[in-house]
Amino acid sequence: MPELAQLAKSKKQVVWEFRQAEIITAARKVFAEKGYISATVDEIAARASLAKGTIYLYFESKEHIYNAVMTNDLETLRRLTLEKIAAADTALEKISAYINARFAYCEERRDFFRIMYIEPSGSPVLSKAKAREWLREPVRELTVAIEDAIARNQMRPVPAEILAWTVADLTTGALQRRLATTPATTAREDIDFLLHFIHAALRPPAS
Amino acid sequence: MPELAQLAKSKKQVVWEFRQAEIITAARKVFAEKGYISATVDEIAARASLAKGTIYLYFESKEHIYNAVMTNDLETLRRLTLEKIAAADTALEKISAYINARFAYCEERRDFFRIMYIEPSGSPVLSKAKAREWLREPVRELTVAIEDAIARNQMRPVPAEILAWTVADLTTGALQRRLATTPATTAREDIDFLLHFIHAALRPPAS
DNA sequence: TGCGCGATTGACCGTATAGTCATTATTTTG
DNA sequence: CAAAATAATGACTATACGGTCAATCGCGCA
Repeated sequence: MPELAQLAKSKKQVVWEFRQAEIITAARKVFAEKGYISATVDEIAARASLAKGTIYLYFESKEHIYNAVMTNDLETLRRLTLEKIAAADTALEKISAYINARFAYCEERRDFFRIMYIEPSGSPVLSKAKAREWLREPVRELTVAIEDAIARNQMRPVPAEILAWTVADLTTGALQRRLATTPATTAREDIDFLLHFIHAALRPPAS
Repeated sequence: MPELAQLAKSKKQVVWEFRQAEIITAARKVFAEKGYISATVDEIAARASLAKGTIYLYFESKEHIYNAVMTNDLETLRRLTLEKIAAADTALEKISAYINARFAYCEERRDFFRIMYIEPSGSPVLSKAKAREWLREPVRELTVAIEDAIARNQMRPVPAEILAWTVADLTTGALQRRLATTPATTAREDIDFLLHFIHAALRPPAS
């Protein structure tokens, strides 16, 4: 009965992936609180209500756990950002889409953003560099849209790539501030301020 | 002979402070490369061409060394920034002063900026939070200047404090990018872009 | 119920590193 | 120049943590 064998195997697979997800969820919290190096596998195990040995049945090493956590969220964030950018029409709308996508995912995944913004880039795990890598594609999309808008005279001429990175900086800065302190403003207010600021900077000169 | 005693004592003091400075310089490099936790006292000692035991004659603990390194540079950076801001007249000039001061000190103290932008904020040392603390005063100065400019109708009305923090974010973002990658642009170009961008965003509407 | 086997456990090992201190080197002093 | 005082050293200790594995558990099945 290949079907049954298949079924049995897939059930086992499901259980296995569920355990992995449990561990990833626990690890994300611990990494967010302590950073990669200070986080201990013992604490991750305790959070997941498992013995340390069990952790090593599902992941080869602490570094593999960390990579699983980060890859998971970085990929989702990248995908969501690109989707929202693609769905927008004009360059300004794409910029808005970028900012909104990042704020939305930050709201949903506070722990992940804590790791991104707080984690040392020193050995053995290069999180800052990795995060920048995953930013490249969305920023590239913004750059292209900006170049296009300038070519069509819809925006005053600016260095497109620097502007795109600047949009990313503004977003990162606002989110970091919201994570590091108790924000005095709502996310909506922060987003609106950024968008007004960017719009004002890019509107054609009074001439 | 109290003078001679005084002199002798002060000479000893000088030697002592010189040793401390040597250790701080070595430690800054190691912390910048490895981050607080991965940096070892042995490596700091080796860089300073001292035995580990000697380090502990001048500092109580690894954390005390770290605090000395950070306090040193954070205070200098704060002072330089405040001086340049105070020397400028208008709000826009003060913003320019802020950005130029940060870029200049980053140029001069690459290692320190590496620590600031790369260090985990996790226990036991809260560098991100501490760095934000030292930013508060310069940002406060910018906020006041901006509020003033708005009151005098020299600038279109914007939320002053958010704008001030945004200027800080733009600066931090640009510097982080310069530290993390091999910059394709000169510091001058980056500064000019930021200033043009900010000026454009703040000029009165075409109306 | 009792058996077999995979899943789980946590005591244990090796290693790395912050911090100590008896010993050694250097400088000061009489 | 010798003795005393001071500075520097690095082997050593205690501890913490990543990773292992023999012992144990408990689920599914007959």
